[in-house]
Amino acid sequence: MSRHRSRNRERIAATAMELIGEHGLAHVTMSSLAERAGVSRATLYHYFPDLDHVLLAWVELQVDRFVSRVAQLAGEEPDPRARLALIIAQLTDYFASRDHRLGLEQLGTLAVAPVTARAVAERMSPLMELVSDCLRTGQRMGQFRAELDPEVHASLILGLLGAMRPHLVSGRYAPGAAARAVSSLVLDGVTRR
Amino acid sequence: MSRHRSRNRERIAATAMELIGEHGLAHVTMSSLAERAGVSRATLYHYFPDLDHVLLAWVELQVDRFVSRVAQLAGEEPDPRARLALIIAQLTDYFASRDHRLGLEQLGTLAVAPVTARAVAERMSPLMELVSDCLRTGQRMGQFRAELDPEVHASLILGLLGAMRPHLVSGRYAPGAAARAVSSLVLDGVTRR
DNA sequence: ATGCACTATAGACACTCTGTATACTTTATG
DNA sequence: CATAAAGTATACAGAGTGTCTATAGTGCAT
Repeated sequence: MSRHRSRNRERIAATAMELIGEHGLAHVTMSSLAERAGVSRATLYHYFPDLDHVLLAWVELQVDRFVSRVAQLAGEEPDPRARLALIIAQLTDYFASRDHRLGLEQLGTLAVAPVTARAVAERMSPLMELVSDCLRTGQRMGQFRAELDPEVHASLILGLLGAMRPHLVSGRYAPGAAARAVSSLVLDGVTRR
Repeated sequence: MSRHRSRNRERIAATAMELIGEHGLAHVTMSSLAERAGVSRATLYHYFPDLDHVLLAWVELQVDRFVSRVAQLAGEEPDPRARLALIIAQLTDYFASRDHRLGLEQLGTLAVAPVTARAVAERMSPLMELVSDCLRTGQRMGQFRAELDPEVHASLILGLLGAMRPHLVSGRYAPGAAARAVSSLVLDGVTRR
């Protein structure tokens, strides 16, 4: 895919989010989007087959950016305990960020359309891997309880963070405090007695 | 609202779910719904202003039913620890049930439209109350850690259960095992040291 | 039973959006 | 500069929306 093309896709997707912010999802159409993006409707259809895929492109971009940043940071932390805490802190920070509030939050609970929801879940899977890796390493090193299923526990941890999200988005809970609360709950839960 | 009317609303909402099951959300329209429900389009518009509200009605019905059953059961269990475990078990059972798989699951992550998502969250709030009541009572009785925020922890617990949902729906995890895993994590987390 | 209020219905209306196709123009680049 | 690729204007048929009007059925109290 040419640089020009992918740049245009980004710009169009961003414009779609602007429109959603202004008029709500229901009132955003391929037609209004084409007009706002300063592009003909025909051109827009060259870029995306329908509105779902526009939103999808936007979400994928955001998620990928976030996930790769976290993956890089996590790669620099060898201790599984600390790595887990770091990932948790990154997520709470992100949920409290302006980026998130204006973005993913806009799309309801990340699940505009089933397509989008599935895509987000897939894109998030490296994060899931990161967490379950922590758990596996911790188990191998004897720090964590051996009877845990790392896969299931990884999704529990991410679920816990997802549950914290509304509290962070609303600003009722500071990201640091949230990170501490979740970390302590999780680390207590996985640590070997 | 007359009995006749609310009965019809239920029937129409159920028909909408059938259609979604057969053709997917995107292909269900007010027109196709009217036809399938054996009612004129004009009549349908007398019952619901748009498709979102049809789905909304269905979801509200399901959630209300479930929540009131759990509330009743929980009311009969005085000990906060056991009550918490009971609520957790009810939810894991429900997520593994055929009802759930065919219903809420159908609508993506419960969040078809932002309207619906918000409504579900509101309808779920009695459940949230139930859980935070457990926590408060447990704190008063000295069983649970005093420094927890019952509101926040309640949503963490429900978030945890939400994270367990995909594992239950897919059948990869048995409801009993899930309930035990979540219960132990939660009870360990809240119990006073 | 007659009349009244309520509910349902058929059909038509103007409107918006979709997805696709055609033919024309601009722009990049080998 | 030739030519392929990318963009544009415009038109089209089709589907769905939301509203309205006129008509028909249904239940119920007087």
